[in-house]
Amino acid sequence: MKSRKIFNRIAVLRIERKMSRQELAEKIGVNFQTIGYLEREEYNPSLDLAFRISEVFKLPIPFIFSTKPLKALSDELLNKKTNN
Amino acid sequence: MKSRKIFNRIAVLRIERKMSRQELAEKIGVNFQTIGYLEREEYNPSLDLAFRISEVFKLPIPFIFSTKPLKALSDELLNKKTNN
DNA sequence: GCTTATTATTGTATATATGCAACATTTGGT
DNA sequence: ACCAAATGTTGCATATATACAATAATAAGC
Repeated sequence: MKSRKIFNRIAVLRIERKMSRQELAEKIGVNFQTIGYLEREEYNPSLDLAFRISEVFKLPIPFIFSTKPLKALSDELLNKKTNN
Repeated sequence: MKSRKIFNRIAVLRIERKMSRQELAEKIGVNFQTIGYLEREEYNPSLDLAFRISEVFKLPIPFIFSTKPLKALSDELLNKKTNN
């Protein structure tokens, strides 16, 4: 099926929460190198893994993952509220 | 990582929209037998495939897929609005 | 009941995600 | 500049998703 590349915000979210890949990996139950692959978008997570990440961050899947490149959170925020 | 089983509403949604597996498969770009495997929950879709299904049905991923068994749509509906 | 479309089953092949180890590179703190 | 922690890279092994074909079983229309 030639799978499309899926973009994600894992790195930003992890850093915002001050976690190392090691820690995140433990919470999720994968090898810490797997987090690396995901953050670099070298491959897509399985749906189950996506759900686990969504659970750890307590954020919906479509907020973390997207088929189109994700805008920086900082930008999104400032564009949403015109009152800056 | 011993992947958890993911439940889904593909069959119901497909039938509501009066599509055969063949048709759905074409819209999504997979083999029609793959739809069968997914509906029977014999394996989980990739994240990309989940996104495609979400796009075809125009419904968010968490509505279609869940780590916990999904209640029947009919039940959900009637429980939500106590005014029946 | 017959015919046809739809779905299930079995088996095999390929692509991709994940694990794991060993070493290189980068980054942060002092 | 040094040391330690974090991340990147390469390579190989395994599990799982997807494709495809051929046949069986089931359902739907007439």
